[in-house]
Amino acid sequence: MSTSTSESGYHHGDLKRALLDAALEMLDEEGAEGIGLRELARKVGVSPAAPYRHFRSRQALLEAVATEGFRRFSAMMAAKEADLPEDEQLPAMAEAYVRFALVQPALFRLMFSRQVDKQGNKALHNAAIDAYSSLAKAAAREVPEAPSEGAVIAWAFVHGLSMLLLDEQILGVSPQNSDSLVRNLAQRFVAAMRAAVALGPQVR
Amino acid sequence: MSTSTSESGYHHGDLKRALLDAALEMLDEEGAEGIGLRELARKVGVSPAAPYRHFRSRQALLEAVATEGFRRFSAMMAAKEADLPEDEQLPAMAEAYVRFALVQPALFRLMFSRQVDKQGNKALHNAAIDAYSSLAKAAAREVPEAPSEGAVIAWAFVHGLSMLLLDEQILGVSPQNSDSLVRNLAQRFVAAMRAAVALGPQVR
DNA sequence: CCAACATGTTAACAGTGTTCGCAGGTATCT
DNA sequence: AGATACCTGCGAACACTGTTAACATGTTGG
Repeated sequence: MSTSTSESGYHHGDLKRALLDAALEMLDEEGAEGIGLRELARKVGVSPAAPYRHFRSRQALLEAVATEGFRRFSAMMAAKEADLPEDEQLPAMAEAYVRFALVQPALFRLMFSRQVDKQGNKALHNAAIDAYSSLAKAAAREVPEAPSEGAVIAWAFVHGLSMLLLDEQILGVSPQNSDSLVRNLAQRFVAAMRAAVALGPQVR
Repeated sequence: MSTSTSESGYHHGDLKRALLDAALEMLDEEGAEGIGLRELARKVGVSPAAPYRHFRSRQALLEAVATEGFRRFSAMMAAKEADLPEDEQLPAMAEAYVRFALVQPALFRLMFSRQVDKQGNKALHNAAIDAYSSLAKAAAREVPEAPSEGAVIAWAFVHGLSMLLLDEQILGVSPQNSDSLVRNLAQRFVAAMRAAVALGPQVR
């Protein structure tokens, strides 16, 4: 009764897990492009061909890493959903979204890079959708007249802000001193969404 | 009087230009990762070492491509700025931003990827800032009370929307049928910003 | 015309992802 | 327990990549 995850002590113990851990560790040191199967195998103390018993290719390994990234990500978002009253969820999630990107930049980039194929990998695809759902629910609630549009707008904002901060594209703002800016922008953004709802169809 | 750009007919004619063109052509076929100096050299009909006379490394080549991408990008944005009245600029620029990303997905991704280093490449850095300025100006104008925050929020929104559409992350929306969605969202977003200004400090 | 220089070539090195055939440990069935 | 099948690792090899060095050629200016 064993399909994928190995449990007992084989030659190595649990190579699959060890490879994933090594990859996650190497990620934020060298970036995603720097992860090589050979180097990974070396780090774990195993031959260059060994990883292929657990991952069909380098891309498959990266997709597994990204999947785990999405799981952690959605766990964090779900926590906000569970712990906060409804009207505080959206700003808190927006902050959490950006913070995740800033704390694990390479992982975040990998999750949304073209190196992983969400269409072709069902586990990855589902994990990504899960991550979306908490934020989408909170945002949709704020815009009852057009919930799905509200969800997409909020998602686009937090995602774009994360990306721009990662690139250090915003002048004078580095991942270190970005905390207050993020809080400020998140509040302003939510205020704008609520203002649009309050004014209703008058604008436009 | 020749520093970088070659003009007259040497061995090849104008290899630098030819390499950049081949790279730009190959970009949207195979993606940015698929671009190799050797393959590029092959495509242009030249030896594997020849490109090194014009680019110090593969990364330098990619940065040159990205720089050209930013130039085209800011030319497009500047056109909107020149052709439209002030109150139509922001929505038009938002649409144009997203459209650029959808028409040249790989180029857009490269421009904001970690494969290019905007801090270490001055030409690239300046081109990126130029591209930002038109949009920032239009957005800042809409939020007189906090112009720089308004600019960043608008930029984050359009950038995030572009990225999510590229990933086909938004359910049921493909780059083909995204036109009306983009227009809809852009208008809603601008309306929200204006609503926030209209309501002033009441909200929050 | 000739020296200096820009541009291209060939050959090589180190490194990569990936596959193949083989060997040893582990689990299963009688 | 013993034989059998399987899971997991190893070593060697292939085709590829970026990059460098030494050399050849065309182009240009004095």
